[in-house]
Amino acid sequence: MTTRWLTSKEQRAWRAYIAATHLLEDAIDRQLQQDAGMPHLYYSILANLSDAPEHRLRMTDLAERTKITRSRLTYAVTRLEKDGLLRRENCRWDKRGSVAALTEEGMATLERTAPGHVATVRASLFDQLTEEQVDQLEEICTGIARALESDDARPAPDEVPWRRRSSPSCP
Amino acid sequence: MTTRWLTSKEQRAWRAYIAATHLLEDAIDRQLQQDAGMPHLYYSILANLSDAPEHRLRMTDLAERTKITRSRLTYAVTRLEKDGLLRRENCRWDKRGSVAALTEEGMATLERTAPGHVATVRASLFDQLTEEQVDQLEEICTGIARALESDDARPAPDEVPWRRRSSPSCP
DNA sequence: TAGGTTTGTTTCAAACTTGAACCAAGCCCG
DNA sequence: CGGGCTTGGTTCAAGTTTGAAACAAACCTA
Repeated sequence: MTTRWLTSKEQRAWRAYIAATHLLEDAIDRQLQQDAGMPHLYYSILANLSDAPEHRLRMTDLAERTKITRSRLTYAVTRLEKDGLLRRENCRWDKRGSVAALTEEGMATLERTAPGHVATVRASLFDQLTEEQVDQLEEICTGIARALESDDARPAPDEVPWRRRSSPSCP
Repeated sequence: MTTRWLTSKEQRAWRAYIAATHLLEDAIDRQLQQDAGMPHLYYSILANLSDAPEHRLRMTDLAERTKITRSRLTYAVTRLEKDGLLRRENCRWDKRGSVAALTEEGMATLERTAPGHVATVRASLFDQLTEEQVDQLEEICTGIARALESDDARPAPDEVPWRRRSSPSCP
C-alpha cells in the first residue's frame, strides 16, 4: 500500500503541535526547576499524590496517572524520597507492592510552589486561548489519549490485544 | 495578589493535554526507535535538513526550527554524524559557524523510514481528528508557540525585553 | 584599532531516561 | 502441594538532556 502523506494542512498542524509542545514543556520545566528545584514530571508526581486519598498511591497507579514507565517512576521517586518530599511504604495488601506517600514537607513544597506553577500554565497556555479553544483542546487531547491507550495506536490494521489492568491500591 | 487557580474545565483540559502529549511522544519515539533506530528528535533533525535548500542548515537555525537548545543539538548532531547520516561542515561566511549537511545515507534513511513515521502520526493523531479539529489544533498550537516565543511567556506582568535574532544561514 | 561586548558553538559533569533483565510474590490448575 | 505463568517493582548499563562555563570569531565604538 502506497503511503498517504500528510496534507499541507496536516503538516502545518503537526509542525505547530511540535513547536508548541516543546516550547511549553520547556517553559514549565524551566519555571519549576527555578522555583521548586525539580522538573515538571517530579512536580506532577507530588501533585498526583496530593490529590489521592490519604496522599498515597501505589507505584503502578502513579505511573498510570502520570503516563510514564515504571522504571522512570522508580528513579523519580527515589530522588523525591531522598529529598524528603515523599516516603515509600510497603503495601499492606500486596507484599510485592510499594506505596508512595507524600510527606508534610512534600505537601509544604507543593503549597509553596503551586501558585507560581499555575501562573506559568496560565500565562503560557490558558491566557492564549478562548473559552471555546479550551473545550476544543480538551476534546482533541482526550481523543488522542483514548486512541493511544486502547492501542488503536498501531498503524497495523489488525486485531486488538485488549489487555487492561485493574487492581486498585486499596481493595 | 491571590492566585487564580485553574477552573475545573481548565484542569480537565490540562490533564488531557499532559496525557495526550506524553502518550503521543512515547508512541512516536517507540516506533522510530524500532524502525529507524533513533528517537523522534533525531528524525526531526534529518527531516528539517531534507527540507532545507541544499539539505543543509546552520546549527542555530536547526535549533531554532526544532525548538531545542544548542547543546542538545550539538549532542544529537554528533551522534548522527557518527552514524554517517549527516556531516558537519564549516560555514563559509562566518568562521564561527558550522553547518549540518544531510548525507546520501541520511537521505536514504529518511526515505526508507518516512512511510512508517507518517503512518504512526496518522494513526495516533490525524485519524482521531475531524477536519475542523485539525484546524483548531493548528490554531491553538500556533497561538501557544507565538506567545512562548515572544516571551509573553512570563507570568510577570511587566516590560518586554524584545531581543530578536536575525542572521540567515547564507547572506 | 584596541578593548569590550555579543554571537555561534562546543564541552563537561551531573541529572535524567530507556529498555532489557531480574527478583519476588501472587495466581492457577492439575 | 508444586510447578509454571503473570504482576509489581527494582536494577543496571547505555544513551540522552541540562545548564553553566569555556572558546573563538565577529562586531562595535571611542
